[in-house]
Amino acid sequence: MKSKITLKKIAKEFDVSISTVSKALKDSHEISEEVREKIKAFAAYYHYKPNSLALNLRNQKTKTIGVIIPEIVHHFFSKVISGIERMANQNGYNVMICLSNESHEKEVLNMEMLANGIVDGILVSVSKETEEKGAYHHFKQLISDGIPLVLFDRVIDEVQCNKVIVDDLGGGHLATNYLIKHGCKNVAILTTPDHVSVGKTRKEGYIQALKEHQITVEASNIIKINEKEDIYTQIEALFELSNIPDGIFAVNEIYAATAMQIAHKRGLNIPEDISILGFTDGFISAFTYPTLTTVAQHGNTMGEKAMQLLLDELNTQDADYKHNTVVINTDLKIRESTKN
Amino acid sequence: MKSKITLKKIAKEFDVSISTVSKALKDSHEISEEVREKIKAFAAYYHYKPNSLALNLRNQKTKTIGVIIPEIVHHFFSKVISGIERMANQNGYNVMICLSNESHEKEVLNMEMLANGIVDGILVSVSKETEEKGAYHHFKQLISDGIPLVLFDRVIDEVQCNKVIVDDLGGGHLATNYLIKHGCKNVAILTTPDHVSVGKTRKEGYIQALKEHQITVEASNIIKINEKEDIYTQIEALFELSNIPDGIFAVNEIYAATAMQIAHKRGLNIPEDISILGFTDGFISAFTYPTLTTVAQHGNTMGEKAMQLLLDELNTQDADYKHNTVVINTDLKIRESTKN
DNA sequence: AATTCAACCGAAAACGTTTTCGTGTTGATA
DNA sequence: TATCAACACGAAAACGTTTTCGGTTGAATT
Repeated sequence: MKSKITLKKIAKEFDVSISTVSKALKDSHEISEEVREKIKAFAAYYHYKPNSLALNLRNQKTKTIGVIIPEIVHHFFSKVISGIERMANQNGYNVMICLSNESHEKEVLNMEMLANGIVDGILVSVSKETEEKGAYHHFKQLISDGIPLVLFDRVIDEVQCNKVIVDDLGGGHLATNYLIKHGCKNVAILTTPDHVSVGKTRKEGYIQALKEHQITVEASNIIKINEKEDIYTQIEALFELSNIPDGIFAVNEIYAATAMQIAHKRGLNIPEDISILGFTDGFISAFTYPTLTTVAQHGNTMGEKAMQLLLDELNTQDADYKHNTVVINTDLKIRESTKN
Repeated sequence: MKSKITLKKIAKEFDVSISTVSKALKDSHEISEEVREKIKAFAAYYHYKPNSLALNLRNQKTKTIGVIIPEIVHHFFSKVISGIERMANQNGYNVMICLSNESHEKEVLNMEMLANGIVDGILVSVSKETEEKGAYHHFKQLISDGIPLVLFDRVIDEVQCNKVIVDDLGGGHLATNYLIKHGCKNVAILTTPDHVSVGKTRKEGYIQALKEHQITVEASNIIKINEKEDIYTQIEALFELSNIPDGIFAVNEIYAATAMQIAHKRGLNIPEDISILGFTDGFISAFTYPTLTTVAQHGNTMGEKAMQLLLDELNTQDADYKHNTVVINTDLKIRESTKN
């Protein structure tokens, strides 16, 4: 373990000052050609690379951005990360990823850690626990410390910063409308509890579409899944109603795929007896039987847009920079699980 | 953007030295109770947190480890990351994730970036291009710089370091053996080109199992998928053989699920006419129809083990520390796509 | 009254880099 | 021979922290 080569060591080698070495490596005209060349040769031989920590400390910036997401074993978030990464790299930034595991405490801890000089800006998708508790103090603290923040996917109205969201309302509307237009008379929804913002908004799109068609909203057709308990049995309830739905809109892929399995078990044909439509950028949809019609979310685009907003804020000189909220469009990926 | 509070600013506030402030905040007995308390109160009020960069520079370590993976939109890698992250956090380390996107150049770039002081150690799963080219110089460079390296999943024999692999040989054997034992007379394999080490090894397990049962290995039953071209048609070739297989072992989930779709299209019943078995830690398997029997890979365990090895190496005082290769066991997750 | 000793605090080095400013030497010019 | 510019390099500050080693008080002990 020969420790890394530094300016100081090179300086000692040639019996010159550290400044001379630094300048020589930067091809400064202040240094004679002779000295310059021999220093450069020596440095190259030992693979000299300036220590990033020292540079960061001096420049007061790290060219690194931090990302906090609730979980990584999740296709949508993976896609977002992928988009963030690409855009960041294109602009000379590196990405540091932290997981909150849906825990408020870990979200706060990660943020404090990132905020202490390690990153120039932070991208966050809010954990469920934070949404539930309504505890936003750490975000406001971050902003008042002058560190640019962008929220994506799961955002918070009360926090003033750049945001990127998918058009959950439009997506919910789009999905429900499609089911109705293609013959479903009794459309149910599988959604999350209301404290999960995206689920809530998609449900509102669902309700909006029903109302537009003068269909009354049945409370029994709205199932809010509690993920702490068994998903399968909660969804099964839908199939035990006196009036079994002929269309199901699920706010994510898992709920949709599970509903499919239940339909299979009960001998229902998809889409003849029941149409199923999911919401996701997912992976499963293309491989279910039949393949699943979904609302596509474009996670990559979201990641790119979020990073773009962060870059804008990092690069602005403008004293009264105005924050934006970008809405990513959704569209329908029509497959086989719905009638046409 | 009021800039962050530092020791220097606190020192100026109370007209004491920086050392005094530093000591006071660490509750040193060298500082009088009076001074100590007022400094601590002031610091707390302004949310003072020591600057990580400065600490890292001084301590010559960052308590951060770097991870380079080929892609993140991939369930197995997500799981590995998740395991790495958990183990790292438990031990006070943070994780920095970089993507090589299967490109050799990006892998090298990422490594050089991480190696310049940002991280204390690095975990890598080798990109396909690096495997293909056989260009390992960057790994050897890293090791000779004294930065601990652990390779996982896709590893390289020529590089001397800690490694974690799944038991691909055993897994391939296990899968093939299971198919044969349960009545398959004609087992085919969907695998990768040989330069992808995991695919090659799984194929060797397949061949081993066939030989143990005195079954001759048919070249036409071995399909090496070229991912640059259409997967579907390449797999379809299997169904156009004069002697269509009654068992398929696919080295990943996608190939298996695609084979299933083709079987459906051609009116074959699964598993009655043809058994299909995948290899993965995946996500799709539980939602295909029928659900897919797979060799489970335990990505989480791999991540934890890899991080554990890195920690061992970071913490050892031992001058002649010995490197290890840990093999993660696979086991069969039996679902519905195979006869029993 | 001289000595010792604790209590309290500051100076400075160290981590590795960049950059501004200063300084000494050389050779040419007035 | 004094002056001056050009050339080649070094000193030092700055980024923010920790820690070692002194140094100054005042009180207690001899």
